[in-house]
Amino acid sequence: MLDERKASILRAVVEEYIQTAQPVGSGHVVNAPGVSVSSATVRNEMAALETEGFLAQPHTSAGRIPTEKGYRYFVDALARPSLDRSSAQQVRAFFDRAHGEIEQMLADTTRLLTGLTDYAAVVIGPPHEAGKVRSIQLVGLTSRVVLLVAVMGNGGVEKRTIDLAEDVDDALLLRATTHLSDQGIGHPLAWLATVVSSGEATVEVVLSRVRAVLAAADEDDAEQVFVNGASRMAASFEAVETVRSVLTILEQQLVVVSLLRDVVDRGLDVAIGSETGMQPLADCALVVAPYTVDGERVGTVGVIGPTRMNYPQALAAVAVVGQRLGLRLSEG
Amino acid sequence: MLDERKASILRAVVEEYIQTAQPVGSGHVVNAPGVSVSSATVRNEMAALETEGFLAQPHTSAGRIPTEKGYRYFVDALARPSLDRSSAQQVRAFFDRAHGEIEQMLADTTRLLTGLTDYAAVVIGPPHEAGKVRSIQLVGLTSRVVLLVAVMGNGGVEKRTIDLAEDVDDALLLRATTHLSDQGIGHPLAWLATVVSSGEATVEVVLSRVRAVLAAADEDDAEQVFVNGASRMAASFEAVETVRSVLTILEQQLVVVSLLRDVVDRGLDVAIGSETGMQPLADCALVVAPYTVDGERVGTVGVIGPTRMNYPQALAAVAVVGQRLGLRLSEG
DNA sequence: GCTGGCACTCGGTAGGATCGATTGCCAACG
DNA sequence: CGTTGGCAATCGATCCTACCGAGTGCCAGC
Repeated sequence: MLDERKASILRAVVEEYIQTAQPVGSGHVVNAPGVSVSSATVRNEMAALETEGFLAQPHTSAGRIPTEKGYRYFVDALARPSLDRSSAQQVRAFFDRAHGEIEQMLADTTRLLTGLTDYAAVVIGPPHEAGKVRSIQLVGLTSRVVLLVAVMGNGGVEKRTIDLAEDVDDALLLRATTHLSDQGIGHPLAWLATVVSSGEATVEVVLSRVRAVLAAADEDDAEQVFVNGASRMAASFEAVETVRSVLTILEQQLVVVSLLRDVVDRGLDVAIGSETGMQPLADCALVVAPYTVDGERVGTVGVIGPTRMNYPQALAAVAVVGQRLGLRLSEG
Repeated sequence: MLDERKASILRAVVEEYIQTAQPVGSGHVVNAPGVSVSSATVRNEMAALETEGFLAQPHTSAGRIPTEKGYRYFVDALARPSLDRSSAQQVRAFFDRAHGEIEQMLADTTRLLTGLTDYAAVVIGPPHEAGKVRSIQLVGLTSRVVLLVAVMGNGGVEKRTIDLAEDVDDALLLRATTHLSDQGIGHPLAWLATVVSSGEATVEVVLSRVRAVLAAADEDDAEQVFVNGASRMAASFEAVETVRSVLTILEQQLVVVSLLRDVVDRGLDVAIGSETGMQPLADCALVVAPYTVDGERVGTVGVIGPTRMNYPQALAAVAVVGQRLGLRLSEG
């Protein structure tokens, strides 16, 4: 698509702009590797790159900055690099001593990513529903209100408060629990919504409420979302308005989930500016990687930063963390 | 402390500055209620208020802005107002249809507060430990790893992953669970760490690990913190640097918890600027209210905004929401 | 096709004038 | 003696102008 020299010039411009946030002039490019021509020639090439849409000029007498298309070419041409030694070590150490609740670990993973990249990090946890029920139980809270507690295979706990319209005693709850356990263990939670039942009329009253609650909850099959490093994000932009609009996105967990899912579904590992599909993220780039447990994609990790982000570092960090996280979760 | 007229002038300055964010000149104060003197007299009084430390001048030929001391006087002199009708209605409606998991409700409460005040909102949930264990159970995840699941009286669920160094079978877990239930139900979780035991050697192996994990977890008796509305907060400031440093605070849950606790412990419902004790919050004010369940203070709600926040509205909203939340949690 | 040279463009900075909001002070008034 | 109107002084904000310099586009020559 671009000849060797143009590609080198584009790369030089992108790299310098990422570092300095200043428009890059032809004079700064002449010393870049792969560019052994005069600044006049560079100027000609840069003008060509501009008409082709890879570069833009803030104003006539300024240097060039990359367009989204320019970043895109840069990222596509980028050999997916591996993480530098010390960061790789940091990731390994993190997952070696990672322990405890899965939620805690996922939250800590966002902190790891923020630390590695200096951008806001997002981790989407595996949906609990995906796992098989390992244990299920009804616990009375008051005489009328019970809590359905289900432990899933991956260590996640699902719970639902259920307001039975009438008083129930512990013996009844115990019988209902037995039915739930007998018919539910080993199956996904959603499965129970349609299946579980009992011959006993009194128990059936309880179970019908359970089915209703499970069916309702299934609609908003809540993934767990963990976001961190919003303050780093704020440091990347100079306009408060930009910070505010990005924060608004980050605060809406459902939006974040669909955003990342969308990018992954398109087979991308980077989404730049308008490629995110969200107008408030016009100045942002996403770097994402799905992670797999037992060969199945169950979640996503990613970072959100400015379009002029350090793509090599971010790509490497996200890839490695995603991979390691998958491994860690696979081993239970 | 201040005579009637000075107080009126101070109040007028604070109120106008809160609205406009512009230094307030003597000319703007003359029409305020309680001030029926000429601007010259107001100038004299304002000069006095400045030497007394209630007002400050950004520069010689500008109007006055309130100092922290000025805000403090304003807040102390403020009759604690009640919430306007439509907001009160909104709060009532929210808690009437609030249902489901306690975490979800607390998270939604932050959204309610953000909506009412347009500032960032914080809700600190009741510590699970405080409740009595309603149900406790060990669930095997792998042959060696088990999950301790405890349902507390308030509907909260505590869980701990426990890596037993050796394989255990379900029968053993069941026996251990029976011991835990028999000795633990009705007591706080921490109580179990010291007490629970068994005559059987094999069961004791499991229980000793349980005790260890419970004791360790007790150290960081994790309150649940819910934060929302960071984007509103960002809209309140014009310097990115300020936004960034406030975000940094909001991201550290432990800091937020101790911050609010500290303010409540000092018996305050408002902390202004340096009163927060955190340098990055120099331009912020906190409005907090503890809430009680069964007469006991178990948590706190609050908002974080700029020092020039709408104190009457924020105080009213936080007070009402705190009170209603307490009631709602009391009824289980 | 590449290069050095050159006129040109235009944002950014600095200096200077002006404007307007606001002050402090003072003399006068009730 | 507190209050008031008047008034000169202050100083940030705004606007204008000049100027500088980084950078460009173009062209003639190699």
